[in-house]
Amino acid sequence: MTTSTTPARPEGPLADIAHLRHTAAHVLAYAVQDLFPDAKPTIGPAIENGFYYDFDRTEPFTTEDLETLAARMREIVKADYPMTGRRVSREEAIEAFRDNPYKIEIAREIPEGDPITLYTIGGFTDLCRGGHADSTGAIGALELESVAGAYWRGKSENPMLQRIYGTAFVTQQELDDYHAFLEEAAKRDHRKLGAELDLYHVDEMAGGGLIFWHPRGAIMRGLVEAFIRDGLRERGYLPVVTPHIVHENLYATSGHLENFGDSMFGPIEVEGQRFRLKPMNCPGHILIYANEGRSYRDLPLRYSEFGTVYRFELSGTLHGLTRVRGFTQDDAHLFCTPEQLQAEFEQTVDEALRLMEAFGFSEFEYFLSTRAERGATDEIAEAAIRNALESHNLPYQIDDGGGAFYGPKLDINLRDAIGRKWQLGTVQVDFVLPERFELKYRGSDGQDHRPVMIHRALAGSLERFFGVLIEHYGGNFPAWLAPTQAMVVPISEHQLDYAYEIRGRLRARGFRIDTDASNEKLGYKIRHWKTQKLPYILVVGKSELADGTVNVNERGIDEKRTVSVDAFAEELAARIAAKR
RNA sequence: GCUGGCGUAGCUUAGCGGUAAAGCACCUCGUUGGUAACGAGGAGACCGUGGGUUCAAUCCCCACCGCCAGCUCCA
Repeated sequence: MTTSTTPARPEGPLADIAHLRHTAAHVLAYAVQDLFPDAKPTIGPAIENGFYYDFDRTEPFTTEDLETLAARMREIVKADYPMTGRRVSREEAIEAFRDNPYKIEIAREIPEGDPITLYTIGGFTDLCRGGHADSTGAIGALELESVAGAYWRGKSENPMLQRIYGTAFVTQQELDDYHAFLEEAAKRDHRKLGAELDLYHVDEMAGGGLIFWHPRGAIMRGLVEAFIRDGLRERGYLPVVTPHIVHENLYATSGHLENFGDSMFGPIEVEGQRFRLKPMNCPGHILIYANEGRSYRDLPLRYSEFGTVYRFELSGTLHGLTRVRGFTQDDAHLFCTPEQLQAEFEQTVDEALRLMEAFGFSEFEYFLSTRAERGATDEIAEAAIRNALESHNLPYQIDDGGGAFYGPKLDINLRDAIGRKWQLGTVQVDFVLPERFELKYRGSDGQDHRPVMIHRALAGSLERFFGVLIEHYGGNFPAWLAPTQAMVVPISEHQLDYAYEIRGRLRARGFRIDTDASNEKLGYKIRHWKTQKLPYILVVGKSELADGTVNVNERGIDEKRTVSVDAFAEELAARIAAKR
């Protein structure tokens, strides 16, 4: 269950499957040319799980159109047209596509000296740099998936094109596997499980992107918070709590208004003063730092807060728990001397790994995002990040210009149980905000110095992290996280008092236990609690009552065991301690 | 925000120009059952909201709201 195949990451050479899918995109464009001659093809690349092709056409493509197109595509595949390329001059290319401004634009922009090539299958020729299968017959299985709007070149001021998504594989078996993967992903969808397991909801009356945590979800969130808090305490972080709404001035000083005003909720005016919902916790933590004089002897100073922030996200982008308008970060800001920067940064990376491993994640990717306009301090900050990664032997990729407005950052991505990537934690080095707020500390030399800040959120947003956990575990939460760890189920009402007694004994030991007092047959109750994915169901009938035992029905295990209540308590305690 | 699709009971869905049907969940009664659905009965829907067309709208048209898939954005 937790180790299904991941067609998203084929074992074979990635380039081959990309070539195949790119060829499939040509086949799609060929079919569109035949069936919808008014549509102008633009671009059609291979993507992670398939391909797409963007067309300019007034009439939208319908679901029926997709079926017709797919049928035509299969004919083209069957005909096994060879893919032939030829190099042409820029003028020839422009002439060949004189009715297609998009292709002309591409042809014009190809750098001088680079080859300009046309590729042909059967009766369809496309301007394309190449990278194809030898012939259309190489496509063993294909299908069209959906239509969506997409801006030409991804710019919202450009005309909107119609993008047709599809996928293609060498064999039908691979396509079947891909479907199985999608089905598995759908089963794990946190929006579906969130409702089924009664964890949270989003309410139309309250607005999109705002999460209502139900008791079961809130219990889990509390456990996650407690785990994180324990780690922070051990590492010398100090808790702080800051307001959700403050004078706009604070964000003017920090630069957030100027840099991210579009993503902030608008001002709230009272008594002629403008307030803003907080979009980030850092300015608040800075005020605490700046509230008194600091000495180098105080540093590093590490302030942590489960800080709830509000950011305006476009309605169309909201998505369950993973893309919201109000969320709580496991945030912390470290104020340190430049000499301490390296060690502090490394320490946050250690903590990130401890966190992710506790939740059963084992595959990580690291992205170093640099700042577009780099100054001398950015060099120092980048070096600190690189050194931290290299000293931990962590390979990383570089995202040029993807950094925060105040400095470069390290993003930690992970893969879940079925191989999907998620972006969670981030650690950022900041020389800018200390400058803007004129932060200082008295050095051993008696002079004032500027501290460096590290911003870090390891789970990121608790909402998002919770969404990822739901999908990662598929709702089968380990006992230490499960909102209800065991349900005591009497076979008949003659054992109900005994069931309550067991519940009381286990609750007294701190476990999260309930009793099913419903008037249903055993099979019904078992089924019900299985679908609720409880780690343990404790069945008690005549013989258990007589012996003072419980019959343990453990999630994922067919064999049942009859053990004493104390033995079960020991087992559960051990499992919780091991975070299983 | 943009493109397309979709909004019927708590959930999943059927239906259709004449104010609605089923399964699950829920409640009641019977039943006291040994590991993934016991039986019977009951209650539950202004068919997303507002306009329009029509003798008549859940159904057709328009707008808005929400959801879904993308795009864009993502400190």
